[in-house]
Amino acid sequence: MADQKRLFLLDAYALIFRGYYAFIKNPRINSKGMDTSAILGFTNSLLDVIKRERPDHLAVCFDKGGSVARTEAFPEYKANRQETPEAIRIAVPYIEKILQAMNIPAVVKAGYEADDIIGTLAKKAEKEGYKTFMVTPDKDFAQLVSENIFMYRPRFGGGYETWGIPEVQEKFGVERPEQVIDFLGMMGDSVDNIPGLPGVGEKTAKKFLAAYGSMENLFKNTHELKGKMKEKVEASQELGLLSKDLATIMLDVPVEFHQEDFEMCMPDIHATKEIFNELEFRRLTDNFEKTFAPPEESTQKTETSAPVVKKPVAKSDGQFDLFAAPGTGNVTEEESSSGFKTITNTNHFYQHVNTPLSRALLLKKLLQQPSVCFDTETTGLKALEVELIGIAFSWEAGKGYYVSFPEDQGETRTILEAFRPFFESETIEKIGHNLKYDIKVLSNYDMPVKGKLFDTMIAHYLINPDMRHNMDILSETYLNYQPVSITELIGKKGKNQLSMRVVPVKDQTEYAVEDSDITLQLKEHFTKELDSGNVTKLFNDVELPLVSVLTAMEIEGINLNTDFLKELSVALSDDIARLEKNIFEQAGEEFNIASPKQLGIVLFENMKLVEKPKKTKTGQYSTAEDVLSYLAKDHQIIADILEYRQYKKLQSTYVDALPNEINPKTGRVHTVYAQAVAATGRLSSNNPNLQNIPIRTERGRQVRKAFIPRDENHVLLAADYSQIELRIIAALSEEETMIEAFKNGEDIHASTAAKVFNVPLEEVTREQRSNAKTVNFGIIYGVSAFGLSNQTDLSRKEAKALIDTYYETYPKLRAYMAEQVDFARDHGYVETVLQRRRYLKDINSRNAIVRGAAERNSVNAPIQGSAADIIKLAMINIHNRFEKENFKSKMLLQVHDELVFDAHKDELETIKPIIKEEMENAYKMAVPLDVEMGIGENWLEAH
DNA sequence: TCATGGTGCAA
DNA sequence: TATTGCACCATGA
Repeated sequence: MADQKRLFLLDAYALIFRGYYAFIKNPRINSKGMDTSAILGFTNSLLDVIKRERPDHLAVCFDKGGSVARTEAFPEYKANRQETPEAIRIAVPYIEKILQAMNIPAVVKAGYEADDIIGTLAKKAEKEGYKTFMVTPDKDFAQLVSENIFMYRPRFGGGYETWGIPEVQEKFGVERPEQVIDFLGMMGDSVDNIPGLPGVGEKTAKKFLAAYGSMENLFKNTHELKGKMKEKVEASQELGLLSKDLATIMLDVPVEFHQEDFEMCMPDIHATKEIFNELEFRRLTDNFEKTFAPPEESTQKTETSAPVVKKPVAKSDGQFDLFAAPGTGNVTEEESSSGFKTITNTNHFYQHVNTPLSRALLLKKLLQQPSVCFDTETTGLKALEVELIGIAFSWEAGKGYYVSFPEDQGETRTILEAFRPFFESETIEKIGHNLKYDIKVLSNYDMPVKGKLFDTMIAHYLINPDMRHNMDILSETYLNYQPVSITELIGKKGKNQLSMRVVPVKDQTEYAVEDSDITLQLKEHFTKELDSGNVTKLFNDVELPLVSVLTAMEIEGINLNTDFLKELSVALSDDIARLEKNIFEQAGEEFNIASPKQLGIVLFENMKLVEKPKKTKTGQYSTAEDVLSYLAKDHQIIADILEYRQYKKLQSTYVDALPNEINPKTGRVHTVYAQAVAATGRLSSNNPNLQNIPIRTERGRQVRKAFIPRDENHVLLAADYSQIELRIIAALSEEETMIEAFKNGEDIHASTAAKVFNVPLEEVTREQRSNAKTVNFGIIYGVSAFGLSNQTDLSRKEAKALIDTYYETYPKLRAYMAEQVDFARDHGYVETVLQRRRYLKDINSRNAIVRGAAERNSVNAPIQGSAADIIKLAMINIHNRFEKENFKSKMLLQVHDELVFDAHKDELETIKPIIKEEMENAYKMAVPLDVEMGIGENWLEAH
């Protein structure tokens, strides 16, 4: 069994306490007067375990907020535990930091004790064929010991002892480890304030167990006892059983054992040592290095002798050495003897460039490259408002240059101008991370970026859309290298945040070129991964061309009628004030209506409007719209609150907020599209979000009147796909009935209603159509009977019947959905019409809730994602045609199935057919796509 | 100051 | 116990 995988689970608090008390006679105090005993004690144990055992899987488990279940059962549980010593309280955050730096997972679950977490994980790991070692001094864990679960118990005076079944049998005098629970229940535990049986200590408990085997059996046979003991035991049966319950480690904590999460990996040596340094742990640091540093590193004695080395910039101010870079500068990937993959950045060469001569030399080199990575440094985050501070360039791993710019914007333009041949080169590929940002910054200086692009953020988004795509994280994942964080340079955001301008140019160089260098190296990884994910074509033909389209749309912005919004705001304020007065009168008190907490108390405690109010997951009263709207017809105050809320929402989120988003330079609103956020392939919009402007209510819809054409020569044109998602599901499922309905141009919801309610099309009632519409949408999302009945007036039973009839009407649709789920199970992912993938790691989860969500995703993602694919294709084609024809009209917004244009009046009749044609023919399917267009003096009219 | 929960807007 | 998002407000560490 030598190759059986081993999991080590550390009981954090138990080890921390133990460490602390080990030093109690001469506590460790560092030069700042801080008691570091607990931290040192714990960290020693941790390193010890790693060094001795070299576990392949390891985690540290913490308590959080005590055990809800036990405290509920017995309020006195752990009540007489003395207050946590100061040294231990301050230790925990440090220990968390250390674990983070060492890449060791910390497991916590509010309301559960570490015992329960460890127990649950150990049992789960056992099922996966692991041997688990519970690292803890706490003997209570003995109850969990089995053939594959052991206690790994630190011995006083050093060393460890492993408790398996024989050891437990011997120590507790039991046959089976589970009997340890009876043992503990009988003798109690003063530390945890578990009462136990009065008068029963270790000896008696052992005796009882030997004789009766369990507490229950003891109680059945009390007639065999005698004297005082008989009386006592008989009188305290309830107490005994409660004690047994308290001593039982729970095995149903909602934690998952995903092997990969618990895998030991290389610590961030640099970060770990920094923390140890701060705490002044010298011996520990040595110990740590011996444990982790690969042998060749520890003998080489570089500056920090760690696998991740950050050296100062080589010759960053000697601009005349520009191309005399030492040939040693390189980044190598190697398998160290410890088996950890590390990147050793031995001697990178990053150079600052700030003279005309060096810039000329750099440009000459740039123009010789087939492909170059660049990254801009700026004064802020809003690409269209910031100034350029520097640009880093790199084309060879471990090497790069940083061109800095002065504050004078005229000079900046002049310097930048020299690089025009590079940026405008059609043949040099431009690599970057979130290139849209850099291209927008350069556009502030009228510097276009041409040629093929390679965006590592988008590449990774296609490789795995569910993950995060920060460069820092990607670097750590793919290069095992932790880059200098921007926070290290300029601090956390807030009023104390520095501008990049005041960072020494040497540090700017280091930071900026490193980012560019990393991005360049990521490209190599991603080129391969795009291929293995079969998304290279999607990347090259859709996502990368889209970067330029979105850039243009964002730069364009949209015009806003602020005067109109001001009036709207005043009108809303009036109504809000009136409603607020009414609400306070009806409630008989004043309170903050916007506070769900206060509102809940007023409605459900003070006014007692409902018998059993619905609660949220945190135990507050729910005051959500779908809850309150049931009550609105019986209680005027509820109706008023809902109206109040609606107006407040409109005012704060739209009417008052939008004018603040106007760019002072252009006078227009420039949203930012996120191309790598939505897991399905959709875009998202922010700062401001222009994809959720109200339309459903009359009052909300008014906000759309504020979006107006550029000037009197333009109108707004809105073009939207009609029912694109239903058309896609019809086409993909090859459901003839539905396809025919679309081909015949029928109203799909009415058509569905006619079929499921079995009435002629012309006799479909409003209600029937509405219910059919809800089901049509629900199908796309994977609705349940419960969900449908919540959304409609139908009962659960009626909802179920409706869904059943729906599937009978469209049998192939149901088959298609099942196919998607099967595909996901087999392949671990689903894909869209353009082979965009979404991985569904939970599709085979044992947890039915988690699995259900993954199953719904396997149906929904291809539909939502295919719709996203199609409109992206249309956008690219429209943009290209507009460019080619040099139209004054511009595409401004995308709202998932809708495109909005500033249409020049003279071009209107030319562009209308172009837009319609490109949208409807973007992707051919068995179902025709239909686009509706409208024109108006504002966005509302354009619909 | 920041993270989180509750709420609500869109497709 | 319906998919994907973003933003506002209140709240408490």
